[in-house]
Amino acid sequence: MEQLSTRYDPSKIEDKWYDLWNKNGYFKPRGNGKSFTVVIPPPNITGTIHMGHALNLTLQDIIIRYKRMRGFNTLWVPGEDHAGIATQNAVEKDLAKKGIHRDDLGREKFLELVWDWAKKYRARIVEQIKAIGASVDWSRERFTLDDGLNRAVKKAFVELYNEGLIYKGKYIVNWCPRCHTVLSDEEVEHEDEEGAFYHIKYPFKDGSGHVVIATTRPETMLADTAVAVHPSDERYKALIGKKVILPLVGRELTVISDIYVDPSLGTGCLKVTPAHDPNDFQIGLRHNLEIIEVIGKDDIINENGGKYAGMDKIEARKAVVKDLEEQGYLIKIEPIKHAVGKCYRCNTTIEPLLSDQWFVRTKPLAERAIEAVENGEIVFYPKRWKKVYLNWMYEIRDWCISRQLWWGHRIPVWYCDDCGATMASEEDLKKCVHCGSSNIHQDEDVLDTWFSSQLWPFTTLGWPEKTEDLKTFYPTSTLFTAFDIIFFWVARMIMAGYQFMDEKPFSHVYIHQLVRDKKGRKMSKSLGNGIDPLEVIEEYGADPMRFTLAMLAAQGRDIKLDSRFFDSYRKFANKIWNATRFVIMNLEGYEAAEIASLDLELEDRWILSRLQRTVEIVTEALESYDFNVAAKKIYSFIWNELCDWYIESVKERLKDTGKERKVAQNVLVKVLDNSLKLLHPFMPFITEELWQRLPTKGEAIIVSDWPCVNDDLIDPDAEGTYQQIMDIVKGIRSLKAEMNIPPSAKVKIHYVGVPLEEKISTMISSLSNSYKLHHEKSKQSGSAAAYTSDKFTLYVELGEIDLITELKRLEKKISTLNSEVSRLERKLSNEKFINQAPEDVVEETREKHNEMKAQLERVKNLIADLKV
RNA sequence: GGAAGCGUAGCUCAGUGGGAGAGCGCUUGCCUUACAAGCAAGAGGCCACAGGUUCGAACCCUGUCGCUUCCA
Repeated sequence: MEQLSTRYDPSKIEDKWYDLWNKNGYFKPRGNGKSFTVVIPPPNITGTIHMGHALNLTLQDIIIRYKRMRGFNTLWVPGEDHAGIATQNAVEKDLAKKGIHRDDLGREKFLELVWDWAKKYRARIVEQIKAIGASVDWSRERFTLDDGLNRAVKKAFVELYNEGLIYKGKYIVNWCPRCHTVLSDEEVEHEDEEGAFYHIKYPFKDGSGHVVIATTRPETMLADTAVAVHPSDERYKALIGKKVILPLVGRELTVISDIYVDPSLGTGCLKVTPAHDPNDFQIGLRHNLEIIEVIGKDDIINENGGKYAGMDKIEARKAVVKDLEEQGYLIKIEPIKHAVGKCYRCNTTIEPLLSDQWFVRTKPLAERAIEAVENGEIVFYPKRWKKVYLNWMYEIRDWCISRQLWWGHRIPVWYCDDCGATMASEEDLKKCVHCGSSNIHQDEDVLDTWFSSQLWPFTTLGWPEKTEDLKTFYPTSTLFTAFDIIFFWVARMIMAGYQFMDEKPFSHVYIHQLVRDKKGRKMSKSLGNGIDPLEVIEEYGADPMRFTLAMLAAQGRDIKLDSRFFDSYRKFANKIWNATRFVIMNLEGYEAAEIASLDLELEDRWILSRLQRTVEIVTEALESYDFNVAAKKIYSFIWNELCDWYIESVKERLKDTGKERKVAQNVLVKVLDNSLKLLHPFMPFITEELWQRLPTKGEAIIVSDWPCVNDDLIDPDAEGTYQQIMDIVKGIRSLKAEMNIPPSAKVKIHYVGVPLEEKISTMISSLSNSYKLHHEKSKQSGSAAAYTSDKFTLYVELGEIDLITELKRLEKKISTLNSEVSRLERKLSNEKFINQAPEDVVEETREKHNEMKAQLERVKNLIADLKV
């Protein structure tokens, strides 16, 4: 067998195993058991994989690998998202560098370029997903704009259209003047900005004075068609119905009353601009107001703006304010902070505009999606996200799905230029289905990317075809995603699942953490505070990165990531590497045997018992997505129990050649084998590498069986006795350290009391680096107590004792014991505690009190002995 | 304006109605034949603040302060 190097080097093993797993088809469904399915949240092709993806992929892979080892028929489908706006922006930006606009190329030529671009970036993302170790089934890889998805999108659109759940209409929408497309409400991000309330006089027509309105957007006054006050606002009640003259424009407006107006905001008197504010639009509908548009799609004032026509809206604001001031209409400018809508892709201020767009009627779709989450058919982890989801669902608004882009699924609707018919069709139309005219044209727009994403859980499995995959793997099991796309994606998948499949898309939704920088800020390109997973993999390895993320993935809290964390868990990887190295070095003459058939020593029974508890805790934690709990337990078992104690305990035995060595070898292999298996979902590469070097039978750890708890191996007696040995050894080490005896110096030890078993005595001397323990009738001179219990007291022979140090040491112990005893006494002297606390708690307290008191007496005696 | 989450060791965070925990960092001593990416021993905390419930609260409830986020 090849010798392992003393240091673990991830670069030598990762690619090798990934390729081998993939080549051997281990990522494909293979179990005979129940199916377990996850669909990847498809990464956006414009980006590279960032830490958020790394976390997302790691958590999915942990569960997938775990389920695979549990024997489930496991499938994880990979894919990428075409990201309409973002991708088109990116390609346009590239072209702009060469001075080219997409209109110069035309739709077809432009799309060719985007496809080339997409191909390149998809490949890059695939490499990144592989580098993280994600065990996805590449033979089922999908793209949200591939042909299958396109058929699915058309079918879905036409079905919704035919059911009256999709409609076209002229409404006020969110227009991004930079991306030149509308956005859904969810794609607008509200940011607080420094702004101002401009207080403006609107004079009454009858010359009897004026009202003062306050607005943050004075330029929109050019399109005002009313002034509104709250119906119960005493200040303005008398004004309702009066006419005012719009300054600068001269239009006559009526003062109306509407409950939307907030009397406490500004002057409590609102100018109404139905064409340029969503709330004003609603007021306009209620009062049947005229709609006048003055701002166009380029943010330029149009011909309705009179002398301001041709200015952009910023210039127009300046000009309007200047004119108002000159003409005496401007009263004051009051600085305020207010929320401004921004495009989530380019951060440009959104302009609310009237526009003819396609919408999905969401209320009917939301009904079952609400019910499913309310009745627990779909469960959110952590559960607080259920409320977030439901709150949004209860107040869901219609979804604007058309986008003025070229990159995306084109809306499958044709218009007849002769008879004016509108036709939605899954097949491309050549002729009007109504009048037969071939004078028809297809809608120029494409669909919101999320329209295709919402179909992901079933289109990835072949829908609309009735495939075997769909039958076997739908509904999927768990969706892993971040909270920021609950509305964009999760909610819509649930609605789409019920609409098109008549069944939920997944049973569990695990909402994972957001990865932030070490100061808690969001990682972003502009701040330059991102940590690139690929760089981390290069420097530390994928395994340590995955383990770090898992350790930090406590439910309900974001991750503040500091790159120095990775180093800790690289050390952990190195620890396992060396533990395995040690085992392999000691395997000469190894003969495999059933654990049950072996004559086990105390430490064997102890570690096997601890292993069972570890298996139990890790398994339970994974079942409830407590990744950090599972990771921590594996870490402490391997490091603090297996390495620090068990391996140290068997070193002596391994020096022999007899039966005891064989038993130790078998226990070592068994425990290490199980440990590697428990660790495999977290650190797939190193565990595969090491496991393959163990003399365990099996194809590969990735497809090996998950350890199960063996009750016969749980041994509380062994755990208790071994715990005592650990306490004794720690006592000796502690004494040595405080007496400034170097660990390397062998010390003499004797003890007084009940004789120890030979084996235990040997183990203690070995672990504490001391000579063989002597049993004595009484304490020998020149010694200090390292451990005392009701059975015996153990002394380290120091020759000359530093009385002061020793006294200080013992007195410190006495003081802690004292406070503990008095704390317990206080409790036990409280009648209410005795009477009202549960009996077992009282009994336990009594026992503890007696124990502590006895221990206190013993330590006091040690001081007396010392002084003699 | 509505809602949610979080305040525990220097840092990052677990945790639980009955003895304050981990990793990193820090101090001290060690290359003890798997590992110095290591071993051992330590120091360090009115568990944000104020009330309440309870025999008992860091944990449950209420309020306050601070930080973060989502929605309008």
